[in-house]
Amino acid sequence: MTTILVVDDEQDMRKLIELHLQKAGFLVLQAENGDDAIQLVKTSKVDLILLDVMMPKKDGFTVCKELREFTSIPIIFLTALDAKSDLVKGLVLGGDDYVVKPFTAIELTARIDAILRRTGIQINSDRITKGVLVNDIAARQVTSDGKKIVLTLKEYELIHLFMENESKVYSREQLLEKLWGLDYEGGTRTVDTHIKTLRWKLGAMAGKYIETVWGIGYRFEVNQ
Amino acid sequence: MTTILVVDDEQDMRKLIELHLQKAGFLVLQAENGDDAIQLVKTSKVDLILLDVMMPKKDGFTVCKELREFTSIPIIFLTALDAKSDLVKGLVLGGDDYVVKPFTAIELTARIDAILRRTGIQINSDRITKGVLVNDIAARQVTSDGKKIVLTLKEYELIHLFMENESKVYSREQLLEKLWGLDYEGGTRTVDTHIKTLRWKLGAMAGKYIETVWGIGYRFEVNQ
DNA sequence: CATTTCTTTCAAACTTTTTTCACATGTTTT
DNA sequence: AAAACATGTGAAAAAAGTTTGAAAGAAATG
Repeated sequence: MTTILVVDDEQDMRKLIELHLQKAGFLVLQAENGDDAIQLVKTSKVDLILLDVMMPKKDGFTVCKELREFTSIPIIFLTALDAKSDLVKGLVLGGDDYVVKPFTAIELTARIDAILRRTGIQINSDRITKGVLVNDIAARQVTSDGKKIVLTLKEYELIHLFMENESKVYSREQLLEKLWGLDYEGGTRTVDTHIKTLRWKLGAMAGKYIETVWGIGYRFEVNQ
Repeated sequence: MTTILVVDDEQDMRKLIELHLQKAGFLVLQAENGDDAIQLVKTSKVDLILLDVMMPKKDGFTVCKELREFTSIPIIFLTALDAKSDLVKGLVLGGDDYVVKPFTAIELTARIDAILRRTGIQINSDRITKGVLVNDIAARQVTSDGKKIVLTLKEYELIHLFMENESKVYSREQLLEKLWGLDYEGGTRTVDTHIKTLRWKLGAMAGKYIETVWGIGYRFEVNQ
């Protein structure tokens, strides 16, 4: 299901858009300011963002800039400014677009459909979220607190198994059997080395999610 | 670990349910109204929802309807209405269930277990519950009164054996043979030291479950 | 086929757990 | 009540398991 995040300081506007989008079959999340929006994008599955330009605390363009530091989710600006304004033109880059207020429901969904078609691929991917970690399964891409983590094959398979089976303890032998296959001949210390690298790559926070179970193996758990 | 979201406008009721569920080994999230609940479900891992029907802002049925637009997480309604009421009957659909207030802790956990079994997911990793102690076997994790107890290998194996065999008396020699193996060479007083640490870690209440049987060995028993 | 990236091995440093031991405390027997 | 025996406890030694950095070996890439 496609998730759209609506960012606008006016509740009525958010509610109105939500109504339209839900009728059009989208899942809708809301945020009333830029910071909440950024937090939501980091912790939830969001496929597209509708971003109001004129907001009191932080304007839409600034929010966009901050979002672009860690994600390439398509953004559609909602603006009362003239569509031909240089300001809008200048800032609407990449796969993004804009809609001028007031707009009709048809106009809005048309833009959304266009942009989703254009960006096409990665939209309908399932995700597993555990704490600050998000695992985009189709993309085989993990982010920690919004930051992309570049993982090798074995590292990804490890974190994926862990995220699918939170709390469960795996011995080194079990991990080797599950991820390397029954015919693996090497030593069990290989697992340790991958765990080491994984913890380092996941960063100070998420690295701690991988716990050592002394004398047994490892367990993935988000501290509650 | 299985996460249950409790949605109720009364804090006391939420607290009470939380207490019971933690004792039963669940992880508990709370929301005091429907919108917060929906937000939580969207952003956190929730395996089951306990949803109060009578709430001031938005009643439970409406919340359920909204939840059902994007998730199929099982819902158990908490209601003061008569179980035979058409309203309840009509609205409790699919895999859902209801519990009539006031309800006992046993009634509640029975419904939860039933629904988790019914929906079948691997949520229910096996557990042994004895008094305030819950042993999550797959996670090799014991909680005492809802609090995590960090145990070493031998300590866990000891408490696990005891919880699987309540009331049975084990001599030090038997424990050494079962947990250390037939080839163990050391002295039997090692067991005493582990029992000491275990009692201490389990806390004032659960520590007393491990009884000394004079001249014989030890026994695990919840009674008294 | 040279280069880069990923995986595995290894051993020393380090951390945690397990065991031992000596004495304190408690229970039973004489 | 004293002696004999069994368990409780804290500290320290011994053992076991883990982390880590470096480097060799494999595999993928262009």
